[in-house]
This record gives sequence, C-alpha cells and structure tokens, in this order.
Amino acid sequence: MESLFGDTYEPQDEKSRLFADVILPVPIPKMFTYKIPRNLAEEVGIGYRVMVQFGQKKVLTGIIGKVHQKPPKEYEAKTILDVLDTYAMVNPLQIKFWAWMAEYYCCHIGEVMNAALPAGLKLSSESKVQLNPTYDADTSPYPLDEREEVILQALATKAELTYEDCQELVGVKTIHGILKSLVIKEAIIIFEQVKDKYTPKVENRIRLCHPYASDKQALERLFQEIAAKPKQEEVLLKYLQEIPVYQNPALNSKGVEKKVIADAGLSMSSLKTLIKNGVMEEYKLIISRFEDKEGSGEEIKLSEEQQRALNEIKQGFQDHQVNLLHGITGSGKTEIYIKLIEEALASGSQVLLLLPEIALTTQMVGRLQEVFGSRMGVYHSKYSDNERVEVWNGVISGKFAFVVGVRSSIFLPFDSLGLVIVDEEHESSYKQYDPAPRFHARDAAIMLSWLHQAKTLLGSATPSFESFFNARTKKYGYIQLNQRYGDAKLPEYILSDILVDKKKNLLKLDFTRVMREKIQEALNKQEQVLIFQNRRGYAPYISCEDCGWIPECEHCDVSLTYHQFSEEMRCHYCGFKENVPKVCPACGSGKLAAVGLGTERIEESLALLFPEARVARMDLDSTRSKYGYQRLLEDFGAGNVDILVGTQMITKGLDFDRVTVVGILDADRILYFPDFRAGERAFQQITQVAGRAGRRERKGTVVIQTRKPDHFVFDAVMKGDYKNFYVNDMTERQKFFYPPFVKLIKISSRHKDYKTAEKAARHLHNLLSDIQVRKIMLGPEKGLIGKIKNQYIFETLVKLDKSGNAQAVFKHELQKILEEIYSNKEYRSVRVVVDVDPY
DNA sequence: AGCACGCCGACT
DNA sequence: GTCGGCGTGCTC
Repeated sequence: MESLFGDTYEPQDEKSRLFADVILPVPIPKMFTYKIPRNLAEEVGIGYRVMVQFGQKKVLTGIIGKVHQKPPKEYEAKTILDVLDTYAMVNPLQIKFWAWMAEYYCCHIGEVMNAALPAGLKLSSESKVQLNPTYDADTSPYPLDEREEVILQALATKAELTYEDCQELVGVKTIHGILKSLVIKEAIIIFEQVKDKYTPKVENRIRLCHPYASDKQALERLFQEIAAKPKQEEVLLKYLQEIPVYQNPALNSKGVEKKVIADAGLSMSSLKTLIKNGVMEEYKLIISRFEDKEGSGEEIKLSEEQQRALNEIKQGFQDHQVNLLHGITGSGKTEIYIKLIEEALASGSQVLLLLPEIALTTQMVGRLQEVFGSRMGVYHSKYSDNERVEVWNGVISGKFAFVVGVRSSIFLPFDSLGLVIVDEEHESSYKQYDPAPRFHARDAAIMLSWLHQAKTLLGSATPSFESFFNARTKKYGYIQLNQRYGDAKLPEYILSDILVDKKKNLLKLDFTRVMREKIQEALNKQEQVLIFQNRRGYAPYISCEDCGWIPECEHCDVSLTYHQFSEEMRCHYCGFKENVPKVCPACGSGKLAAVGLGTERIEESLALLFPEARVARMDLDSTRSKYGYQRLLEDFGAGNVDILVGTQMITKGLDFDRVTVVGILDADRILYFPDFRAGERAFQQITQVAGRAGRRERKGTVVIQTRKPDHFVFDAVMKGDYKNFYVNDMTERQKFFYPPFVKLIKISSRHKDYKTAEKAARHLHNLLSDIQVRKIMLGPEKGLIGKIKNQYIFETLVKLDKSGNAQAVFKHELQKILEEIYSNKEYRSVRVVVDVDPY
C-alpha cells in the first residue's frame, strides 16, 4: 500500500462536507470525528471499516458509527485515510446495541467493538520501513552514522522491514530515534501496512483447456497424440470419468479438484506436463469452509404436552416480549425450539439460538443440523478466525438465517431477528467476567431482541431466580413443560452421609458404601455411571503432614492445584506452574500428601475400586483439543466407557439412555459458596446433574455424598420442588437486599502495591457514597482472592434501588468519579474495574 | 492503549 | 557530558 500520510485535496464548501464519528479500539469512552473525503462520500456509511490516523503516528482501523454534517467546534478533524469495505460490515442496529452495552456495563464502545468483531475482521496495521526511492547516498548532504548504515544496507536487499527487524539488526531497544533521523535525512519512508487477517479457503482445481472440452474431434485427436504416453492418458481418462464432457461440454467449466488425480494414484508429473502443453489448466476456486447440506425437512412430531406448551408460547408472545419456558430435563424442549425456529424462518426473519459453550458440541446441535442443514450457522469458540468470518459474512449475505452460537454470537450482524432463544438460561457461563465488556449474554440478548422488535424465549429446567421472578411478576410470560418425554421416570435419590461411613470405616478412597454398591450394580447390568466433582486436577492442593505447609502461587493469593497427570502444581488463576517438591521446603519432611478431591484423583480411585470398569475423565484438561470433547462423548455414547468422571461439563447435553447411576461426590462444596446465589446454584447444579440419570424406560439413581444430609437444598431437589425453594430463597434476598430486589454493581480496585490498592479503594468508596441515590454499599473489602497476577484487589459492592433512575444517575456519576480518579496522580496507576450484575 | 514530550541516574 | 529510564498528557 502507498504511504497513507499527506492530506487529501479539500474543497471549501464546508456545509456539505460529511463527517464520520468513528469507533476506535482505544479505551476512551467516545467516538472520534473524522472528515470523509469527497471522493469517498458515496462509498461509505455506518458500519464500514475505515483507516484513520490517530495521534501522531498511529494508524488505526475503526468502524463508522455515525455520519453527519456537524464539523467539530474545538478542533480540526482529520481526514479518513481509506475505506476498507465495499459493504457495511456492521449494521446500524448493531451500533445501537454496542452503544447500549457500553452504557449499561460501564465500558467503552471500543471495548465492545473488540469483543464483537471476530479477530479476522479486526485489521491490524503494522509500521514498516522502506527505502526512499529518491535517496542517493552519494549526493545526500546528510552523513549517516553506523547504525543508520546497517538499516540502509539491509534495505538494499529487502524491500521492507518491520520495526522489530530493525531492532534486531541494530540491537537496541529504542529504534525510534534512529528511524526518525533516517526519515529526516530522507533516506527511508515509514508507512503503515494493513493486513486483512481473513483468508478465504481456496481449492486447486483442474479442467480441460479451451478447444478440447467442446470440440470432440479435437479431443479425439488429442488422444491419438498421447496414446504413446500412457500416464498422461490415464490422467485424461480419469478426468473424463469424473467430468463427462463428451455428453455435456458445459460441465468442464466446473472442473475437478486437483487432488482427485493424486488420490487416484495417478502421476502428478504427467498432469503437470498436460498443463504445460496447454491441454489442461489449473485454477483456484474460493470455497466455503462449511459443508453444504440440505436439511432433512422432516416433520417434527410433538407430544400432546409439547404441543400445548408450543401453543402457550405463541400465546405468550402476543403479550410478552420475553417468555420463560420452564421444562424439566428430558421434557423435549428441542422439538419445541425447532417448531418455533421453522415458523420464524418461514416468515422471513432471522433466528438466534444461544447455548452455553459446553452444550454446543453436543447432540442438540447435531439434531438441529439434521433438520436445518446448511441454512444454520454455528458459532463457537473452537472455530478458527476464518470460520468465524465466514459465519459473519454468511449472516450478512443471508446464507445463514439461523445461527446457533455461544455468548459472542449476539454480536453477529443480524438485521431482522424475529426470534431469540436462550437455552439453559440460568447458566453462569453466559456472563463474561474478563475482559470488558463484562456482559451477561442472556440479558444482552433480551436487549438485542428488543431492538429488533423480536420475541425472546428463555429455556431452562432450573430457571435463574431473576427470570422466574420476572415471570411471577408478569414481566415475562411463563410456560411450564412437565412431562418427561416418552414417559421416562424421575430418578431415585440416595443421600449418603460421609461422616457416618467414615465412623464405621466404610469409606474407601472417598467413596461411601452405598455409592460403591450402586456403581457396582450398574456395572453388573452393563449400564453406565457418571461421577460429578466440580474440581479439576488431582487434588485442590498438597500439604505437609508434619508442618502443614501448603504450596501457594507466587502471583496470586491461592494455593496451587496438584495435577498428578502432568506432575506439577498449577495456579488456576494465572496459569503459573511449578514442579512438585520432593520434600517440604518449610521443614524438610518427606511427608507431602494430596488433600481433597479432584477429577484426576477420582479417576484413579475408580480404577482401583472397579478394576474391570473402563473409566474416563471429562474436564477442561482432557478436552482442550478441538475434538477432544466430541471424541470423549462419542466413546461414551458408543459404550466404550463404563464410568465417566467429570466437572460441570458432564451436566450439559449428555443425553445417554444407558446412564442409570449418577454420583455426586462432594455435594457440600456446592452448598457452601460465599455469595447470595449459593442456594440457587446448589439447587440448579444438583438438579442438572441428577437429570442425567435414567432416561426412557430405565429408572435412574442419584447418589449424593454429603456431610449434611439434612440440608434443605436436598429436600427441595428430591421433591423437585423448585417453587418452594425459590420462595424461601426470595425472602432471604429481600431481607438482605440482593437481586432481584436491588441492582448490584461491583467496583474493584487493583494495584501491585497493597497499600495503594487499599487507599484507592477507600477513596473511591467515599466518593461513591456521596452520590445522592437510594443505595447500600458494602466494603471496600479485600477480594475473595486477595491477589491475582500480582495485583492486590479491593472491592466495593453497591446495591442500587431498582425503581426510579437510581441506576442511571449512579452510572453517570460513577463515570465522572472514574475520570477524577484517573486524573489523580496518586491513583492513576490503579486499575478500576466496574462489573454490573456481577454474579 | 500507544506514543510523545519532558525531567533525572549510570555510562562513554 | 549524553543515553535512555519511565512519569504524565493527549489522542478527532
């Protein structure tokens, strides 16, 4: 690309001049106004990617958020350097959505843009150096020093160099000064090169050259000519077999994949000769990364119960934008979704179905693909950048009217959504914690849907209490779906008291007697078992039996998790790794023991307890690879695994008939979590895990190991009494001011220095206290984890009155306070993080 | 976030 | 004496 500096010619009729407010990926909470050059005025609009100069030398790519005619008053706007698109990558509705998100979640619109655009669409510009063509060393009046010579010599052989190249060449840290001097001496030119990260997938194909395809005589003559070259003849015959141009010459233009020849075991060098002699030609075709498949178009049959629910949902859409479908596990929500999606698509609208990450690679997606074929786009985190760009473009082109995706798929360029479904609506993984925007995909999806004037359906077997609250207060429509599909039975629950077994010496490798018996029974009947423990690694930590020493992370305030498999200790917060010491570094004792239970350790125990069983483990560590998860699932589905132990992951979308026993090894860990949502989460998790037991005709058994068998959560779960549990929990929340009765905003201050972090948090807290709205404030307190990645953390929790404009006022004042903090020399290095709806 | 400008320590 | 460290101020 040519140098992008230098101004464009500008006519003086300022009135008709167009300006663009551009969203840039910088942490400054506003858009930046640029002039649109005359010659580009016709070619740009909202949503186009443009290149602009920002600051002294940086060239950035941004997205046009607004086009207008108001010249800025306080400064002279710079001019857009270039327009990168021939159509809008982002539509106006999306810009509105981004702006809402930035405001609601107290972040910058540039941060939203960053999260929204797939990496393949985020262009990066890199500064490069090239020789100034007018430069002549002999006539130049400026002498060069040694280091400058080095660079010029390098440029004699290489057309361009990056800054890094120059740095390496000269061997200094700050190359800036040297390059600047070279620019002044007119020896080099610095320019910005933008690289489009997206590369289309290309297929190499071959076909016959001009006369041969359509002229049979020419073709026959050709065969006579090469009769003596059997290898070339073979290639030609193979081609004609694939593409019968004799019957239909028009077929030739489509050609055939080059690798067909190689796959047939024919000579590639003969093909090369054919190409060289002008018999065949090679060409490239841009193809989609996604297979083209017809949907089955099958007629979905609904049970009576499902049909009733479907009718109620449609009725609900009449009066409510948002509807909650409360359907127990296995009640057949997928079929209802399919019906609704089909109808929405038939009416010409787009549909978005959100699923939590881990549910995406499972049966539901496969099922949907069967029905919808390649009309359906899939968008998830294991897709490559290129694949994501293709989904993005597919939504714009209309190829994908329906997308199933994770959290980030709410950012796809939909322009006419008619239906948004959020499945497993209660899932906490819909919340993005870090980095900003710290949004909740369910809540954002509702807003998105509202912007499109579309309908929203939230689905869950265990709705979040917020959503259920909204349903009970008639803000949302509410539809219940009770019957288990195909008459499956509810599981039987067994509470197994760990302490009792321990006393009687019945606890073996952390498994109670009942648990072992039930597993054995299932194994005897060739049935499958799931064991749930929401903790990966071998053990939460190791500890010295003599002095009690526990290894801790150097950078965070947590103990290191012991991973036996990789023989190391790892920090789950910052990724820090350390080898396991042979002896205790504190007292020299050799008695280091693993304490607590992780999935790895359970896997090992199971192998000892049930030596004949085939055991597998499913957690973040065993499913890292792109298809790791799928492989495990297929293995399990095919019956190659008898016992599967895993974390959260096994609670999602695992619908296997042969699972009859589900074990929860340490339910207490779920019960006692230090936040107001502990009860809700415990109910949800236990119910979801239990839901994996017993499908169809087999009755399942759920064994729960606990030290508190009389805890009220168990009672509620066993009775399936969601509503009563909800009501009880709500009284608590109302009494102690927690959502949904208030709005929570968590503000944390992070700094490498403990005192500074604390002082800044205090100061911030005081400023916030002065905001005149109805609110309650907690803190500032040391974070639950006091230090992460060498940053000390202090938190203030604000509970805002939900009625009136308390929220708006508070956020507005907060913005001002943050600006003040940021301009205060004492606190400017403190990182303040605002998290709206933090849990 | 970058990046420039500006003011103080360890080196030729 | 300078080179170059990073404090602080600004970016349409």
